[in-house]
Amino acid sequence: MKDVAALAGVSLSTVSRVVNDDPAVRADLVARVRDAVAALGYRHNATASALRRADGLSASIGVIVEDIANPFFSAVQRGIEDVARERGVLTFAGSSDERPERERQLAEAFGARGVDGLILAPAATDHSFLLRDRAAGVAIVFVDRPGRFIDADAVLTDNAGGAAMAVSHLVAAGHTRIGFLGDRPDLYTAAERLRGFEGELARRGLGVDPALVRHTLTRAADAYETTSEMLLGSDPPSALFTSQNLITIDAVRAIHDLGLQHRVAVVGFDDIALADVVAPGLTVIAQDPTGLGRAAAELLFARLDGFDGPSREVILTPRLVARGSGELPPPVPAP
Amino acid sequence: MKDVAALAGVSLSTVSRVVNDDPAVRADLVARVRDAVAALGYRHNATASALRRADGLSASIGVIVEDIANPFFSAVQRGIEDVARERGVLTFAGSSDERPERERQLAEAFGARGVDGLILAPAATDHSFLLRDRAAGVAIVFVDRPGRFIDADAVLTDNAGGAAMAVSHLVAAGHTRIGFLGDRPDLYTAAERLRGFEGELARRGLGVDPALVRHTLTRAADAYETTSEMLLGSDPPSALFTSQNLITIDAVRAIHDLGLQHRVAVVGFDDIALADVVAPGLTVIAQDPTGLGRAAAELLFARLDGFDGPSREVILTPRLVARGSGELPPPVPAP
DNA sequence: GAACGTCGAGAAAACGTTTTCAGGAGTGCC
DNA sequence: GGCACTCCTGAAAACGTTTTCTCGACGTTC
Repeated sequence: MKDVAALAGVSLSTVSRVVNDDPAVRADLVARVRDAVAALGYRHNATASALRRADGLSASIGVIVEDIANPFFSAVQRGIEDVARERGVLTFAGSSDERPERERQLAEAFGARGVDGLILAPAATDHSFLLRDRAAGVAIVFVDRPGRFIDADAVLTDNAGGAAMAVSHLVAAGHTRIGFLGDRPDLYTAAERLRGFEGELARRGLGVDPALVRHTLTRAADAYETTSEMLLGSDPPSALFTSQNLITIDAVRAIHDLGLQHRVAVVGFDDIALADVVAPGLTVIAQDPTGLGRAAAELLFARLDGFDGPSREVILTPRLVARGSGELPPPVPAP
Repeated sequence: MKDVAALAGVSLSTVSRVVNDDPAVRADLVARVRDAVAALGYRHNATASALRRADGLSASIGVIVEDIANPFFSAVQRGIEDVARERGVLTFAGSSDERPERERQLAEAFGARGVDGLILAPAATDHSFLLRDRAAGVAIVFVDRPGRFIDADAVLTDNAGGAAMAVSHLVAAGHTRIGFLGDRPDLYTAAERLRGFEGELARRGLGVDPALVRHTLTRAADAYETTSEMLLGSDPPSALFTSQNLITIDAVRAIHDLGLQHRVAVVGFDDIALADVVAPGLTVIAQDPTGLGRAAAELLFARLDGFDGPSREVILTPRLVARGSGELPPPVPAP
């Protein structure tokens, strides 16, 4: 920048003003500076700039999800990126693998990099440690799950409602014994989906058979076996509600391997590639992950733009996509 | 930091040394500083630190892929993140949407943020503009596709080899008329896969019927129609090689909608969720996207660690996963 | 024609660190 | 006891910007 100033024959201040499009600089000087910039191949140093500038904004935000490789979260990330891009804001991405200490480390590292905001799909833990970041001016928004012990903006899917839809749909097809295949029960989304599942069964006057409610501890690794086990057990369910994308994939795989795909009804939470090509087509409760990301980013930028009201919560309603597997009738009872 | 120094009764220098784990500071002072840090809730400012420090490293890298929401690229990103994490390095993520100007903008923005390295799955364009970044000390590695007009480290899958495997597999099952459904032909991977496809057909003494080679311009949007069209045309192929994950998904959907899934053989490039559940199971040439990401990150960090040799290229061999769709025989010719 | 604005540009301080340099307090050796 | 070391600490410069403040030049108004 010094070199640019020298070459253009102006002061550092003027170069800075030109670089920041300050209108209060004479046109001929602007041109001279621009030429010098081009001639020297000067690049603006955003970190030095952020260090000094009045608002201290770095034009970057951090995103922490469970696993960026999970298509659900990568779609969320994409939604965030799209909104951020419009504002020239860059996004850091990190995977917490559902480990609180890792999540905290990431938040810390992002904070040290001076991010303006943080969007996180929080692991199951106390998030009050984020209060310090917020005090430092970092905007915080939760996505997919609310934070705990901290009051902040959040964008969620109506998980319980979605699960209720699934149950309601299966009951309408005649099922009364519906199995639940859930994620780690300490996860907010998993708990909510279970709540919706049980609530809707109760509302319909159907009890919940504890033997038909299973949780996988390591997700895909367990889902296959748990499914097989449940279906091969005595008094198996006639329908299954699988409450997460990776679980659904493995459950469906197990069902097919057992040759039961036309006899056991399935509704999964989250949409999946090829869901309409399997036979029967997979009925799902589809979320809008990109929409979740977009909405979260919008809440975040509203804060950065100065909105200072109470925490806001955006709830997105999932929709049921009927493709066949959820419409299978229960077997006719033996006379 | 000033406050910490004051509270601990030491100088700024000492605080800095403690924060950076400089061993040359007396134990009792370390303790005093640590206490002060805790008491004041001091957070290290990484940007100011990067600005001043001798090596100028920001402990962050940028990743630019076509679309982070594509499971293939999100797996690449995850591989990169895993390696970067071990070194305390954070990753920026950006989607270029295959638009050169957008890719360039992202690279520019990352550069301005002072990233130490850049990993990109390059769009089809001249990448010599990255030379400036490299001159500024930014390590550059290409992944999935090589850069053009710039000599740099790259990690690639053997695309032509994979395509040849697919052809060879289909020919072994008896097919002679094999259709090719390709991505935008200006994409490196698409071109390589076509080259492998044509090369292997030639090697086997089979000609390439131009009518059976199609390229989708906007990928998924076109793939469905192009597939239907080809299969319903006169003299249709008995087998299909679909050369990318999103294309495969839509092609398979079209085949199923036409009820031809047991009559037209298919081999797709890239593995897909549920590929083993569709009937027949989808035979694919599977890449290792996470491995691509890991390898790219390793090349990058080797550079940052001072490796200064000539450009290196890592080629990963894909593997064929036979699941049924690629093993269907051609129809018996009418007598 | 003097007083007063307004406009635009430069000098210099500041942002929060790291690093160089210098020096003071110990220690060991002759 | 003096000298040369080593070890640790602090003062101050530096990193590349932005921003405040000051000031000169130029119009405008009575």
